[in-house]
Amino acid sequence: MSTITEISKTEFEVLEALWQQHPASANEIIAKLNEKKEWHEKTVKTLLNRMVKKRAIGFEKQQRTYIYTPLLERDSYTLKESKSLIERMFSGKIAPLVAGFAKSDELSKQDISELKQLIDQWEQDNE
Amino acid sequence: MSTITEISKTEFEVLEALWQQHPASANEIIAKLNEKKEWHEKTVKTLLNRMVKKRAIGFEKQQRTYIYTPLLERDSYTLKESKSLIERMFSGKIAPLVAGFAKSDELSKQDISELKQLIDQWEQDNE
DNA sequence: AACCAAGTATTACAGGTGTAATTATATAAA
DNA sequence: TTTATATAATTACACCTGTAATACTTGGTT
Repeated sequence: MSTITEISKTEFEVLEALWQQHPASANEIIAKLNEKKEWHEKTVKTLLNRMVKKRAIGFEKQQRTYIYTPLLERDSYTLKESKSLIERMFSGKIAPLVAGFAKSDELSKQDISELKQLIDQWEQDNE
Repeated sequence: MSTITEISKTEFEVLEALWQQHPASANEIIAKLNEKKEWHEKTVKTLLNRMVKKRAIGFEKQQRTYIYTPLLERDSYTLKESKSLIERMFSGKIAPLVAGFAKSDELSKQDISELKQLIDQWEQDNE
């Protein structure tokens, strides 16, 4: 069961809503999505269906309606995608990505302080 | 001329070869690509063609052959893609991405020292 | 001048994607 | 029980992708 789950960008948005609140019915997911932007009901249903087929989400029948749950962990999925991008565009090294942000002034004082904290933590954990 | 250049993953690989050495003929690009892995000549030609149409690369006719040049800057393209991913999966904040790496032990001593250096530099530049 | 080979351009073709509309199904209402 | 309705399943459809094969052009060779 190698589950090489490829999720498209729009599918990810739908899955995101589900991660934020689950289990959830299609209508609940649609409601959640519509807080942000307009989503056509049919479109969301299609995407849910496709993700079920891809085994990215599962469902449990409750009478006539399906109650969905993510089968994919958000953290591992985002990590996988991040690693993939960093591999493809920065030879697997994370610093060049951050350097790009720095170079084009995309880093805020806040970002820097968060990064510093992460580093401190890392050093503590790895003495 | 808004040039909303969308490049696919394989197209990016070809463009990468061109960034590394340009201007270059199709054959030179193919040769370069083949250093890494097997590429079918026809496939590469197709991708070059598609990128010309997308205006990601340009060419100059030299007799029968085309000499290609990137029309896209590597840095701005990778920055755009990085920002897009970080926007989509981490609400635009870079630290959570790095945190994900840290959490799953994807950071090396080297990565950390590079990041520290970037931060120092940033602080120097932004007093 | 006719032909060949090296290049480029066009066509192919099965998935995937974004975006829905249509159809089938089953439950609740009449 | 027939019907209306809410759900889910199937179908649509144009464009993108990965991966080539085939066709067309033209400069170089005989």
